[in-house]
Amino acid sequence: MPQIRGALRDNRLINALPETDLARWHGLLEPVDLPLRHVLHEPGGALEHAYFPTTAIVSLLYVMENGASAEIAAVGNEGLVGISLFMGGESTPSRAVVRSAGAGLRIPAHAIKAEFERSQAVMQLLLRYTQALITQMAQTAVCNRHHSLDQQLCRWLLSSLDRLNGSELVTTQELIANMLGVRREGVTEAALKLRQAGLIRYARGRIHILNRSGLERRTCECYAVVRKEYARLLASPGAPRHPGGVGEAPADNV
Amino acid sequence: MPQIRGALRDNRLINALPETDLARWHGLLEPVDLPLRHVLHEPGGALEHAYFPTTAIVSLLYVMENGASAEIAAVGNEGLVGISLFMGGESTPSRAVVRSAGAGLRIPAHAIKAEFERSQAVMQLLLRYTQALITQMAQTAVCNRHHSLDQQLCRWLLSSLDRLNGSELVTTQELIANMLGVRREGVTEAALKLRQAGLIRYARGRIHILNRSGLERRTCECYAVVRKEYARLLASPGAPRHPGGVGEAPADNV
DNA sequence: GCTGCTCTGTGCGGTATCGAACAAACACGC
DNA sequence: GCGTGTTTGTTCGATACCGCACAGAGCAGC
Repeated sequence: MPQIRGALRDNRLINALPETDLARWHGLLEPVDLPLRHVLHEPGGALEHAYFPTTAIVSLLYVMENGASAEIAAVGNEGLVGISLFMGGESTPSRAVVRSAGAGLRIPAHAIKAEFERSQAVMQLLLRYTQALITQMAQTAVCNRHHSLDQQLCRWLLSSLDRLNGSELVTTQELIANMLGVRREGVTEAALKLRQAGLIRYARGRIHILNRSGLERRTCECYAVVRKEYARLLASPGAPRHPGGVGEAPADNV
Repeated sequence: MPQIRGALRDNRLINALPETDLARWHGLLEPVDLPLRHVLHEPGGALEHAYFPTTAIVSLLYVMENGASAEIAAVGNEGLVGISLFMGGESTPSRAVVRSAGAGLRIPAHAIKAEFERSQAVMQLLLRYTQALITQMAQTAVCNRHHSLDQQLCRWLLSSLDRLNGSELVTTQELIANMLGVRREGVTEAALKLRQAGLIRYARGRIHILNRSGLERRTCECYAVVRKEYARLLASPGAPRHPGGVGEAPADNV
């Protein structure tokens, strides 16, 4: 299965596995399509698989009793969805939704648990990733408290861009508003400012980033803090099998 | 050392250890005094110990470039400070400060790492606790986004009360404001409302909770969600050595 | 080419929180 | 008993975001 072989390398966590473990995972992983808005798990629901996005981006979000919601972290090809499987809780109060359509790989719940217990390398890798995820969540919490919607939109766009190949995002302002936990109109206003500044252009569910460093200048420190911590925690020891470190900044797309 | 023996049981995580592990930990743990405002670790700083609060409460908070701060989670006798030691990152971007004076136990960084790797039971316990902590952080993030200062103050008071013996908190409104990430004046106004409603009384750094269930009625859902998840994840399997489950609600203090 | 739907833009009053300045009450040391 | 610093209370204008209502613009199907 050469196409799965290729896909395996497209998730950086899997790509960072030692060859011996990787060989075993071959038989366990299964490619999956992850269409926009697809729900991987509901709050409290038992997970049947852990998901490793390759080209998709998944949003971990909390939905409140009154329907209000907020994204607490995003997972792209640098991570996995389903840490509660090896952390021991089996479920979490969060919801996992695909926020950018694409592909991924999945592994049965029992398999990832077994692999976690079996291999020190797997365990260390997954725990380090979990710590990176924790940083992301914590930074989101302070960002929600202290930074403006304008800054947060920039952060959100950048965090998407980092996990994608091109410079086009396929999402509506409505969905972005759900994830930032604000009104749709607020996102419209913030997006207008960015368009006027020549940093992005967009229409009906398609956003093109025109000037990445312009966004970086406008966003809050949160973006850089999380990025740096991901780079620190997930830097591959030894030569990377795939070009490009985990925390490396893509080139500007002007 | 009978007094340490007693103190060991006062941290519920340690209390939940199997006897065989507990026996080994005896020689590793050392009692420490944790005065108000004492800093256990700074952002990015390497930890030399992990701390298990017994009567103290520790706040994990993020401080931003401009000095603004926000608590992302609290740790009392149900947990430990220093998860990055066994998660593999060695440090975190957060700061740990004592928010309620008291005592605790500490164990050298290398020792907790060794114990984590040596005993399955220790590992599972610590990972489950980490997942509970993750829930707390995520809930804080959404709470920061969606709920009023009034509600958040109630949540903060309740989360303190759960980790204390009596019904008195020793903290200033200024410190509470730092942790909630709001202005001190905002805390004053919210506290006045609670006092007028007869739920608390206070003066110069001492707050007495008079009506616990009144606070529970005023706070947001976040408090209950976190509490429930702690109970679910940290429920001791088998009979508890110490009376009182981890997630159990203390009686009302009216 | 019309209809219907989705997505984006705009206007308006309401409100929670901010930032700053200042006053009052209390605790402590001398 | 007197100053000094800490803690809490009050006021006021500014502002970021909310909730709601509605208008226009693009796309899809028939």
